[in-house]
Amino acid sequence: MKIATYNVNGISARLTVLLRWLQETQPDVVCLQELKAPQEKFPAEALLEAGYEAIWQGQKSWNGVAILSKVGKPEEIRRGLPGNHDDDQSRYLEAKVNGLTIGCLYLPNGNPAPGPKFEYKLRWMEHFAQHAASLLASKEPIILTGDYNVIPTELDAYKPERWVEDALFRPETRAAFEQLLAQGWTDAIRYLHPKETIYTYFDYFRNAFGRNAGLRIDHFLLSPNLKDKLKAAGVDREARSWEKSSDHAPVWIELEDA
DNA sequence: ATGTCCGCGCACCGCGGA
Repeated sequence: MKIATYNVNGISARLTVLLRWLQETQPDVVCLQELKAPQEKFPAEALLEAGYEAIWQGQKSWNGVAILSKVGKPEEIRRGLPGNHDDDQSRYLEAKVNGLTIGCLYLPNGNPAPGPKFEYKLRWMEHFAQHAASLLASKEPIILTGDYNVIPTELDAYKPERWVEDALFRPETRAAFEQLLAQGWTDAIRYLHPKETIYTYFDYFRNAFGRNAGLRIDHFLLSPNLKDKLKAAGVDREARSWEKSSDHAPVWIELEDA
């Protein structure tokens, strides 16, 4: 079973690229982030024609997450994090797909830092960590994937010294991510590729993709019972090179069938 | 500081967000 995550940076502007990528790579399950579309503008029909049933949590202009599947419609478990009721941003969607619990997240960017946006990011990470802990306690097979907006280590940025003040790499952010991993989650990409330079995001400026000036900020966190089922993991860099591409590349893992 | 792309609206450019 192949599961992918893709920050599309606007699903309306990205539809052609998204459909091409689905057609060429055929993932079973896909988590999307940054739909930048209200609930009623989600292209459910075009995706259905491509073979994918979907659930989504839209929002006008910003954010927005979706879970697509061609192995049975995702059974929604929740939208939004528990205990985060005053959060009106569409950033978390969770569903059961093919026996797996899939959490699709778009963690706040947090810039400029310090400031209220950074505080919001750290609060969101606290709520997320609490929820992640309760999911682990269930002993179910769980995947938490999406755009974490976290550069975990120096290996994950092309010039880490340029990012030390940035909300994606500040000590508080990294510490929060480390604490999350310490609960028992496995960072799938790093587990299979411990020393490799792997980037999932390249900004649109200064030919960042052409210079391989990227960041690794889209992650797969696996519950302990899935760790030994992980067969492969990678980044579809090709899709980042296409005309009208997102600033993120799709990231994927392959799990041994349960 | 720069750069680029997306969606929005006091809309055909300028702005916030990333």
